[in-house]
Amino acid sequence: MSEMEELSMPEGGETAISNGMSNGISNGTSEHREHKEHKHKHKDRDREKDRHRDKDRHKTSHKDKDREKDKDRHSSSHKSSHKDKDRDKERSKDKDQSERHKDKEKSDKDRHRDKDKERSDKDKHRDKDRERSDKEKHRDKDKHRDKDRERSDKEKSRDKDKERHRDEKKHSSSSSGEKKDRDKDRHSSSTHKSHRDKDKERERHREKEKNREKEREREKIKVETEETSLRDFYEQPPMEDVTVKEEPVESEEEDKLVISEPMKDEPPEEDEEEMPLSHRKHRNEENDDDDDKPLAMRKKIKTEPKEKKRKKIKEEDDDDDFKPEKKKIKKEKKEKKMKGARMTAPPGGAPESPTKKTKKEEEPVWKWWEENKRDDGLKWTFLEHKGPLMAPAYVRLPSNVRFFYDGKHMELSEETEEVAGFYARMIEHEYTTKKVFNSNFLKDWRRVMTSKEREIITDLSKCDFRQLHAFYVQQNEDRKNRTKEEKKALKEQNEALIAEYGWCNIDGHKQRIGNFKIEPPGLFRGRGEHPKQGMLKKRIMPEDVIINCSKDSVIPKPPEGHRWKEVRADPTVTWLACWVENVQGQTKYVMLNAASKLKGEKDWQKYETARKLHKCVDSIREQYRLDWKSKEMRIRQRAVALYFIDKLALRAGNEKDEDQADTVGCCSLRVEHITLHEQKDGKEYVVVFDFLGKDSIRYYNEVSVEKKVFKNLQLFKENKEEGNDLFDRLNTQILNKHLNELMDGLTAKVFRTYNASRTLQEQLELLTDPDAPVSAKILQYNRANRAVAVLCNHQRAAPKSFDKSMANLQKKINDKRDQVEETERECKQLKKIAKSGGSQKEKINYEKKKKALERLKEQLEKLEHSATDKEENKTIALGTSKLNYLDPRISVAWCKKFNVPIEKVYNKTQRQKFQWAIDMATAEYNFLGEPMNITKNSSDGEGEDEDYE
DNA sequence: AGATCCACTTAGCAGGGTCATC
DNA sequence: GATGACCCTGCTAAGTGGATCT
Repeated sequence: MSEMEELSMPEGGETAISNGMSNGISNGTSEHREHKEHKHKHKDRDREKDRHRDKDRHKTSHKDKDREKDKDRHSSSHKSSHKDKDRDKERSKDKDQSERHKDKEKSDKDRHRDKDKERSDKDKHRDKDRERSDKEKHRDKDKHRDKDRERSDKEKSRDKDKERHRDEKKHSSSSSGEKKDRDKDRHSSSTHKSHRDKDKERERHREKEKNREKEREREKIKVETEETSLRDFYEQPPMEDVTVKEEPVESEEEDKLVISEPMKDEPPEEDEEEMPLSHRKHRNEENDDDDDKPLAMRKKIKTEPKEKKRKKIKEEDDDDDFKPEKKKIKKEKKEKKMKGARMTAPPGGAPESPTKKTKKEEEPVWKWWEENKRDDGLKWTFLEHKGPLMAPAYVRLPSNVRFFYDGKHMELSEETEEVAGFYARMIEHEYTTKKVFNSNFLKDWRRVMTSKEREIITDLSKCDFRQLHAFYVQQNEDRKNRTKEEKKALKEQNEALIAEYGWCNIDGHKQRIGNFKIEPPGLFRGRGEHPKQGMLKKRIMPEDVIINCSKDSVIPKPPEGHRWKEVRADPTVTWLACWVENVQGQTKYVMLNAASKLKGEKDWQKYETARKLHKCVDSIREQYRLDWKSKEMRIRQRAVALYFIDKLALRAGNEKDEDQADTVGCCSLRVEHITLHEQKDGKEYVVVFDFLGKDSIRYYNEVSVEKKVFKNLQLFKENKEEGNDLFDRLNTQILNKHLNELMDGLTAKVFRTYNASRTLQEQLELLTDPDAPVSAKILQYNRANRAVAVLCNHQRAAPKSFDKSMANLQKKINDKRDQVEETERECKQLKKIAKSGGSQKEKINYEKKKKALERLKEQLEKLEHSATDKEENKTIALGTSKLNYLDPRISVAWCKKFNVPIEKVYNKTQRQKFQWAIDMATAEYNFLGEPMNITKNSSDGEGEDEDYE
């Protein structure tokens, strides 16, 4: 058997997981030769990032406790999933409900989204620090350790400063205490970053602003139409200017560190690699020169932070509607042959505009999956739509709704009032109590004010938004209380809008657009401790919007008196319109919805790629295991990271800019995100992961790993301190490049898809009882789904009314139990009577009671089940995996095989999205079977089957 | 080669709609 | 029919990863 097989043994000795991977791999055999000695490696890429980060991180703390709790939270579930077993098991076991609740709360906070960060804009840096005081505590130990390590003077001092700042911060912020603030704290410390950093940030910021300004100028010239003032708020110079200091240049000279730590226990097996540099002679090979040195220690300066800001889309002018696509529009073959369209399609000729057709009238299903996929890289030949629907214009408040400043009524100009309204609506949210949120808001709000207003309004705490708030609350109430007729009218209006703007004609087929509405203005609310929370998202005008459609289509008309920023015909992309959002400078797109061919085909392709991975996953695993022993640090880092991605389904972990929340993925893990325990809770070589991932969702997991991995991790952490990258010689480009060499089309995220789908299939095989009733099968399905959600760490906040509804359910259970007991007693008595020569009638009574008792018991069982299910699902979100990671053909096949109606598994929207799978998968479909080549013919080999819909 | 841009996928949440229960 | 729990959908933020620029 291959090593892999051994691999698949769950850590901790639990039963093997079927998929050999997922979570628990344990020791492997091969570990023997580990590299024993280590030494320090100080290399590091010095990313500025680190620097920033360092600052923030912090402190020590009670992490453990938190973790424990979190653990619980994570775990909850899964009894069923064997895969995740380790993880799950541990978790689930402990948790008693109350624990869970606690955790939950905590975690909720942790996740937090609420976080306001308390730092000024400028400090975009990651707030990392802030964080969870609890955790940090634990970390102290590590920290100290790290600190002790030697580093170059410079670095040291720099770091120290940071630390100091951090600590200060922490103290200050933590004092406030509340758990809730935990997150905040985390982030908040950034304020204390070193001046240097701040300066840099400022500088950067300033430049960005400048660039933006320029662009805006340019744009302005182009666009003549008048815009609302909101629109130009951006053009105004920032009110509060930040002074910018010169950025000190750090020296790059090598800080050489001579580290001579004692070698670690294990006898050197692999040569010098692990030997302290100072002991080594020298090597010439590639990385060798300080292969083991954290890169950060080698160079330390990274170029100035990138001025990321995306420059806006090319500017040009244009007046004519179409601009030449910059991208090579490869042959725009206009063969608008309304191809394929087996069923639908407007009959030949020029496609008609979507609006002409009415909404949902039974569109025949376009079975695009039965057609050949085009391979020219173009996404369409003909594309026609009505353009996006702009946000409704602002309507002024009635005169009796007044704003007060410092106790005095103040008339606000339209724009000022509008923005005040954004804030007023949120006034009850916790985040309006956050410093960062408020300061960002005030700054942006002042930018839209008239100079007079700006003179007066300088302090948010003197602003009284209560009347505005009450007005919006009332408006909501009114909306809820609308009569049936009003509701109906509104619904119709809405449908009319969808009919007009919600569809497009693509190559002769009418397809739904996913998001045809332009995002309305409002206050930006990032997730986690986002440095930009509270900033004003400006109103998007037609002059900001680029339209993409075919030249020969009916070009969408901009609203009266306006014009589009540009109209282009780029068939290499799928978007119909786009604009650049002002807060983060990102491009937003209008695209087709999930049930469209364009999205569906891509989705299908994604699963085929994952299936292709199955064919070579064993050899890839074998390879990365060998690579754990490589002489080159970069190879070992790559191998360990890949192992995590494979085993734990971690995300790739691209680098992030400083002005985003501080979250990480695999490649961007930092030393403080993992702690190593040779022994923990009876398990060996335990790695504890604790970090904020996408959307600032906490990832906490204790995993027993193979010894070689463990030893490698010790080396990777050596001579680094908080803030340094764990994998300092790795990033997602390097990793993906490597993966692509192993298999065409392979990237880090394919592993997530692969392991998720495989887990589902295996869990279904394991959990499905063919003889159980449909309701029980659904539960089994949900459990399999849940195993995946746990694997992927898909969490959600507990429903607001969770406790209440749980309590209700519990009461029902108790009542039922009482009933059962009561009935049992009665039953016993009747039995006695019946047995001791009771009459016929008494015998019948007994039989009846007996039946009633059985029924009650069943009901009780069902209730208990649903309570369990509910509890397990408290903080687990099943939808994300179902929609994005699970090959729908697995579910479809399962439904077909066990006669479960597909509606029980997929709701209407989901059925539309997965129509291709529902149509093509048979009961025999096997995710781990032979992948299909979808550019050829879709249903090759998979056979068809009864249709569900 | 690294930075940045660009397109597109993945993500959780809010709030309204719908369904179940009384 | 009222009420409340839950589901669904829309919204939009936040990831990934290839392409392009410098």
